[in-house]
Amino acid sequence: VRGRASLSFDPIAEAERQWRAHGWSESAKGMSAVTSIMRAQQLLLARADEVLRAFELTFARYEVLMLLSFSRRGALPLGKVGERLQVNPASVTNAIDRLESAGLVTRKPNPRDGRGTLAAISGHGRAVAGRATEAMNQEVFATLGLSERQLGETVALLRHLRRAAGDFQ
Amino acid sequence: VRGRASLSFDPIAEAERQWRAHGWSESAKGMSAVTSIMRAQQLLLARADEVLRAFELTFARYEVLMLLSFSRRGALPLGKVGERLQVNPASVTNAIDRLESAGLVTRKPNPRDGRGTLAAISGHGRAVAGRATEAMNQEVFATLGLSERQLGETVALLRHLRRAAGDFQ
DNA sequence: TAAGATTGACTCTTCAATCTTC
DNA sequence: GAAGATTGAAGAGTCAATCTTA
Repeated sequence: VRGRASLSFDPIAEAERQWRAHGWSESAKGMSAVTSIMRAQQLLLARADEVLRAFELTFARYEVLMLLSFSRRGALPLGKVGERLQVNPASVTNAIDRLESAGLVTRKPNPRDGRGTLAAISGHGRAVAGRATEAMNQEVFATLGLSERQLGETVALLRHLRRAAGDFQ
Repeated sequence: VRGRASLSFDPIAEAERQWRAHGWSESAKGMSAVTSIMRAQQLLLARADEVLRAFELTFARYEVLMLLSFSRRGALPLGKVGERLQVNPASVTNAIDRLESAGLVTRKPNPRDGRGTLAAISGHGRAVAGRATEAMNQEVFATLGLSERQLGETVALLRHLRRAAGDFQ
């Protein structure tokens, strides 16, 4: 959790006002949007990590675990994991190291490529993923304070932004 | 930058489909929204840090510098900085350390509180902040790929989310 | 030569402990 | 004792270099 005290005003509205006051009106809304996304991410990540601490997971490792659990064979090449989650090869190695130490995942040589490694989710991994998801659904995903319609609009707007930034397609 | 390759499909839409297939429809849109925010933040942070590298700044330090430049006296207690940017005391210390090493900021004892320290922006700091903002406006804030109206909607939706999460008020 | 994965160095963030001053 | 700030240790991310296999 980054910082505790709740402010009595919206710091982003204040920053946008400053931006306009300095003659940067053309980029004021963009600045405001970027800062809003950064800040929302901080808050959500802190909340997610708090919920996941009980399962000795971080959000990054939770994402890996869910990706493996959704995969057809319960196993994926490490490179695929990085591609799907858009994380560094080094980060994938680190995440899989931790998950393996915790017994949630095992490494196997890739039978289709002698250079490659597969990460395979274990029975214990599936059990933990299930319980962690239950907690995440209840304490994070279903309690964001926005209506279903608002959530849909947020997703659609950010999809445009992500596509413009080259995230997919 | 986290991961390079662009996917041929939207991984978040895929995750939402999986969520519904597993009977978690009530939290599917929330999961989708949270993941969208996380991902958008990754992309934007990578882009911002890339632009700011030319000024030997990170986005975190850029935020500190702008906050100081907007302050009435060009100086703020470190605690205030942390409160406004919602970052840890330790992170503030680290950011100010770096900015001070770069000659963009100086530390002063707080005349109103013997325990406290003020961070004051230097002339060089103001110059760098100005050039960095010019670059950020052109290469990030004004080129997000969303219309002014869409940016406004994004800001409003995330403001609701941030307020519900206790960010302000 | 290129791709998959790992390692080490560096950065940033958080937490707990500490020091000084209120 | 509590608040402002700093320090050191641990977690996680990026980057560059390396090793193995295709």
